[in-house]
Amino acid sequence: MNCYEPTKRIEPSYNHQYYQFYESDQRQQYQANQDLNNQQQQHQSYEYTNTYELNLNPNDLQIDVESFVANLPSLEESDTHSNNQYVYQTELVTLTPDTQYQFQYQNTDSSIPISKVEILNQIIHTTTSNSSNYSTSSSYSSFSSTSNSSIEQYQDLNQSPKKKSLKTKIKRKDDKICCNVCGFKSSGFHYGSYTCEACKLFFRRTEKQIRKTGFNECKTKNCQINIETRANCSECRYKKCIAVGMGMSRSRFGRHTTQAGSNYAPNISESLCSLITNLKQTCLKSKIDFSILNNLIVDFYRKTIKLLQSSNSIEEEITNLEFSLQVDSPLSELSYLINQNKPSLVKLPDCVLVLFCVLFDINISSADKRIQNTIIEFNYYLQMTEEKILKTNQFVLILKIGLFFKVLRHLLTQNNPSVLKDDPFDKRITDLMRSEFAMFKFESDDSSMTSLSPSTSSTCSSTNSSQSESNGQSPILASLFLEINQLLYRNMTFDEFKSFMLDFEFD
Amino acid sequence: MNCYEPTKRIEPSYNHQYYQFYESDQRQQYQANQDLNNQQQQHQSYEYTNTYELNLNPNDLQIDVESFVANLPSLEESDTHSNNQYVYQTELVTLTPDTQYQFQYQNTDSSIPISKVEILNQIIHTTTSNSSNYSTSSSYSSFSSTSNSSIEQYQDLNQSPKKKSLKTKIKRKDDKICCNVCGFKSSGFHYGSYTCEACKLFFRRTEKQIRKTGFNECKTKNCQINIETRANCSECRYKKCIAVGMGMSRSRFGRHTTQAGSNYAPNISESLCSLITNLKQTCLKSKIDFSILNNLIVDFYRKTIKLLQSSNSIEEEITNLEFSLQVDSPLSELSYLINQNKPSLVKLPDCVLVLFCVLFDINISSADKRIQNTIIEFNYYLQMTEEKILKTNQFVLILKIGLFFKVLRHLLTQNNPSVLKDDPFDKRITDLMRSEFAMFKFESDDSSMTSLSPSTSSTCSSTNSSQSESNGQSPILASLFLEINQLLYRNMTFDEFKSFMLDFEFD
DNA sequence: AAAAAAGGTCACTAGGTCAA
DNA sequence: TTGACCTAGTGACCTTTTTT
Ligand SMILES: [Zn+2]
Ligand SMILES: [Zn+2]
Ligand SMILES: [Zn+2]
Ligand SMILES: [Zn+2]
Repeated sequence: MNCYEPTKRIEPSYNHQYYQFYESDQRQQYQANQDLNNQQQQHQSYEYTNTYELNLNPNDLQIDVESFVANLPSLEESDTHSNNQYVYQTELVTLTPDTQYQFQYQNTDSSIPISKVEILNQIIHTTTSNSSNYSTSSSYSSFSSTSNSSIEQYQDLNQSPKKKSLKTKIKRKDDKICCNVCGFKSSGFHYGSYTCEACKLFFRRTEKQIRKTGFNECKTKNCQINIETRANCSECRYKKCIAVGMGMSRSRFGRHTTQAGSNYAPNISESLCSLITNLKQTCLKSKIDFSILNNLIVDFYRKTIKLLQSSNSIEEEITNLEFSLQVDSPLSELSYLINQNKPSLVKLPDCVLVLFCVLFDINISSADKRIQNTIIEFNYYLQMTEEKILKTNQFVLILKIGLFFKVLRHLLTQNNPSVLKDDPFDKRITDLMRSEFAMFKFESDDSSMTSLSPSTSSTCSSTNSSQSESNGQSPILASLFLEINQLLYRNMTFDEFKSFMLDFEFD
Repeated sequence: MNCYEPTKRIEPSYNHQYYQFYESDQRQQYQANQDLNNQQQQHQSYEYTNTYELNLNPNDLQIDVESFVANLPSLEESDTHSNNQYVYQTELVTLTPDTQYQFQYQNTDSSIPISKVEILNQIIHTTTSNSSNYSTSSSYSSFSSTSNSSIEQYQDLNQSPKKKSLKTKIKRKDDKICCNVCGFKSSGFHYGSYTCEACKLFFRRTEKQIRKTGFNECKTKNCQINIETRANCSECRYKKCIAVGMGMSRSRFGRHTTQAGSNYAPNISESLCSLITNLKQTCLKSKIDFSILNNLIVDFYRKTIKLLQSSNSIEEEITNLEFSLQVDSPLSELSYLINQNKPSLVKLPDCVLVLFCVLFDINISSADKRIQNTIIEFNYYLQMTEEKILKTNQFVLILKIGLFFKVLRHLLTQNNPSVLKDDPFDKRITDLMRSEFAMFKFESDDSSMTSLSPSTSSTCSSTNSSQSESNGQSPILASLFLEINQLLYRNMTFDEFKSFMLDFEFD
């Protein structure tokens, strides 16, 4: 029994869509839930969306989730006792680490728009395009109690990738991607995010109109945006559009049959989702409450925003933001040099933005109101600023975000390093970082990111041996990473690291 | 045709204006019927509407009703005698099994607003938009006695979906939808129901005003709301607005050319009507008077309302509301776990609400005054409450409502199980329940809902063999149902069950 | 050529206005 | 206060453009 199954808790909503003839006036249900959380509101929107699709196969999503789960490492934890299994399976949603936060949202009027559903959308999309012949899944009629066996069935079906175009059409018909803004059925990828037709057109109109008129002021600035309330407040709807990554210049054209062929940002939601899941899982294995890290992460990213908005010089920022690295460390030197020569502007990597959003949506307790404002603030800044580019100091900060994750991972697992054995988290973090900072040519793959600290433990050694492409890298960043590594990857306990992070005065 | 009321309507001779081609003393009859029931007043409103539309084809409504009736299961009852057939054509609304209760309304001063007319409005709207070329229905001038043939004709016409825009305009021209509140010509779908301009604005104003002032008290609480009296009592008018499903968040935007593309509630009135019809029909076949169940159902739902309004803890509610299940049964345990971890709010399923409404509107004898108040109370609660979300105990109750229906069905048919052969009621209830509680993965279709109690009788085994799609389901709910099943589906007679239900102290 | 997204169209409604 | 009428949005469906 895989513990990641909770992720499919989103999907209860999907199943509603197949029962259009037997469901009744769903609007009343809508109006009954004013302060619905995002998760639940997605739940509702699915009912709306799919009620008129008769030939939907409810197994589709399940299989998607199954494949998603199959990609995750299996847990040896004993959550599925024979007598506990009963409760566990019904309470998949609440008992697993990933979904327990969703319920915490429910008492808040959270306006965070990027939700688990968005990630699932990505995952569904990816999985669907990868293997599109599962829609006729009559072989799944008998649902095996153990998810492993069903995974095997699924992978068996994957072995025959023929009749792809036909099935793709079918897949398009009963598409389960929902709008990231309002939760209604998505009609495709519009202006940088999966949205419905209504939100697509709304964004286009508002983008044109906003140039001259601006918003009609919203008082609360915190409106819930779902299919029912989307027409009420245009400001909050627009801000949510921004928050989910929409932008007039973020369009994607042409056909995108494969993930590799896409000319747009790569679909990294899956890896990000499992990345976060793995982090939590590691916390569980290490007997560390993940919620302890909440304030830490939130503060970290809030300072990121302040840095993004600040107009100080590089030196000031470096002085303020180095993790107590000495000022003439390679990192500051690098930044100084880059800054002196040219502007050295770096575009904000999409995946960093997504990472940011996903983090705040999934990991942080919704009771913390700051998160909601933070993510909107962050996205909004990036969209509204004139030069939507990161300066060097900002880039350095992004760099440190990745490092932060690695350090976090390291510290969490240093008590029992065995959990890192073949753990995909480190590999994924590394790949992510490498893709983000590929413009900096590393000396070699192994010397820079992956085997960061040869002097310390060997936890990261076995992670990314599969990736073999090599891009020439400058030795300066390699030694830079080495130095940061030696500083941060030292044998700090978690409390040490925590105080190390908190004691530092960012502002 | 202008949907707006002519400004000259102010003068007292309003009705004369439309009835001038008909009996001139209809207005006196109108005034003589102060306590006219809703059905008749809607009935009249049709006459209102059509009188000043000279180019109306009277067959339009008949065809709509025909298709609606034809979708209902045929009754072997002798409601359509040959000499009655004439009346049948003109009184389609009232003579069908669904509408036979509407006559019972006529002697009461019922203020229940959700009526057949509303459902018919939906159907008319749907049918009109789906196939917009029947308005020139010269082929329907000869009204076929068998409804099936006319349906075939109707569906034949559907095969040619061209000239859509032209026909749509024509449809718009002679629009027959009337206001669900006052009965005047509707100007569109406003705030969740087809209303006229006056009632639309009244609802908006009252919704704003009610926040600070509240109602101006009505003494009788039972005012008739029609085009003449709608301005008299604001409280009763507002309550009728609520009852017909209006709400500030139930707006529908955009164009709605086809039902398939609409983002609004699908037209499921038909299936619901037939569902209820089937229930009654089963009662007839089982030689059981359906009116026996009235008090049972009413009490059951009245307790639902009380539960919705209560703010007790989960444990209290569970203790109070389990159908004498032991406290540590899987159901209560489930609820307890859900409640302990997080708020775990569950939305009220729409179909349950609508099922509730339709039940009370159609099935229950109108002589029972409680029903009218109950449905208004229910709708009103859902509109007025601050947190319009269901908690876990409420969700559990909804679950049990579905079980209640199944149990009801079971008990009704256990005397002669042959009536369940290919009966659509069980299938529909099952699908309804499955769609509602799809987040709980059942082990398989057959083990969970349909063949609930393998240990008991085999009445439900043959119901949904036609449905072959399978969704993976968790064994917990299957066994949960099994347990409830074993408790409720034991060999109880109907009287036993009745006393079992009534003896239990809900409050 | 096919697929996917941008852009256009027009039916449709919420909210405002003003006369009565 | 009521209600006919108007206008600014809104969105489902369609066409055009851009990509593979
Ligand atoms: Zn949307
Ligand atoms: Zn707002
Ligand atoms: Zn009206
Ligand atoms: Zn009154």
